[in-house]
Amino acid sequence: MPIKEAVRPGGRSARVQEAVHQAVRELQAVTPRDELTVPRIAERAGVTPSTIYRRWGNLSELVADVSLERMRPDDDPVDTGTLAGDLQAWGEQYLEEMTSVPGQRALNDVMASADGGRRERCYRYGESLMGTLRERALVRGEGAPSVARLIDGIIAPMTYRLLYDPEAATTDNLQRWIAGTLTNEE
Amino acid sequence: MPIKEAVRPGGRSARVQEAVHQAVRELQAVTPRDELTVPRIAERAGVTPSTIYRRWGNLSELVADVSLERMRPDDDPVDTGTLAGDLQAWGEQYLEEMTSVPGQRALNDVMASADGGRRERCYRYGESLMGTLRERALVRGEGAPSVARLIDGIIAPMTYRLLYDPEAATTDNLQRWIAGTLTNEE
DNA sequence: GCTCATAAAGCAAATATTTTGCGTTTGTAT
DNA sequence: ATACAAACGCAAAATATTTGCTTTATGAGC
Repeated sequence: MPIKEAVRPGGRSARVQEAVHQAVRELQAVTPRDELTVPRIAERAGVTPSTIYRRWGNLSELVADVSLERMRPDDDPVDTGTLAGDLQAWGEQYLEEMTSVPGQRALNDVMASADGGRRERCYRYGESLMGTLRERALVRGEGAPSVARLIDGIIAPMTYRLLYDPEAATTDNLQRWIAGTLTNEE
Repeated sequence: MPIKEAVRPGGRSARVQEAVHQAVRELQAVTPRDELTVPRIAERAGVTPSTIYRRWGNLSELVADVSLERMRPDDDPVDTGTLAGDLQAWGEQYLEEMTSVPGQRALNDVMASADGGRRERCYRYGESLMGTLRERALVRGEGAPSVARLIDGIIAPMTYRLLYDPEAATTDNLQRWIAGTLTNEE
């Protein structure tokens, strides 16, 4: 039971993976959720179902895999000149992406997967992003809270609202979270 | 397609629901996750599989249903005399429960369910709890942040860590979250 | 209390899915 | 070049899910 990633990159494996991912994306775009099934994906990808089962285990893991890619930050965060600005700029685009219908679905797909490694990777994205922005601030001579504080003060409420109360995942609130986190001593 | 709850309480429906829930709990305790299947649950509950499918739709929804019950706060929060104390006391027991193996599983089961209503209910639990503790504090003459601030400052990081970085879901951190939230101006 | 209407459950046949064993292809390393 | 192992394809077997129809239990109105 493999369920791993990017084995033998460049070869047939990679081609199959791409074809399958592609098929999932295409089907997601045009079919209601409960018609997204492994056999259908396999057919569209020109692959046999057993390949998918052996490689991903089940539908949840597969769509989680696809959705995780969608969530990977592609370009690095803009530099606005201040830490508060950088956080706001990044946060706004992230919120926009994640409150959209496909964004919410991606979030849910990842949460639905059994493999905890996927969530840990989301965590690492956020952690390293906060690290980057913090470094920038320090270089500029600004003070900056620890990465842990940034995560707890900004990423956590953002994520929490996205998952449990999307109505409140707004840029206004983002501003409050940032302000509250940065004005706190140390 | 019903998938609703507590129809005709007290009747046969209720008995079946209880039998099925019970069967899920029992099987969860003794079988690896991938052997928890609808037909097996049905057999144990003395019910036919189609009943489960018609009522819950699929396995995920059923186990989410069972897990949500497990997460319902049963007794109301102890009164320690201060808001900080109340928050710490409640938080500690909640963290303990949710970092346990069955607690983590319950959390994941709920996150895995498609029905958003379930998550909203979790949110409401937290919201009403914070409301209660805040009222208490105000009655005592203590100042207290708004419910939204309490949620963003305490519940959000707690939940975020439980989901994404359980190592950091500790009582030490809880204390920091509480302190940070309460010392912040208004 | 009795009857009726209805919602939910049982049953079993029809479908759909997932799993598995085995042979073949394909990429990698020697 | 050849050998090796990982991944895939195929098809049969095993499971799980859906569906149409029947039966049973419950609550409402009489």
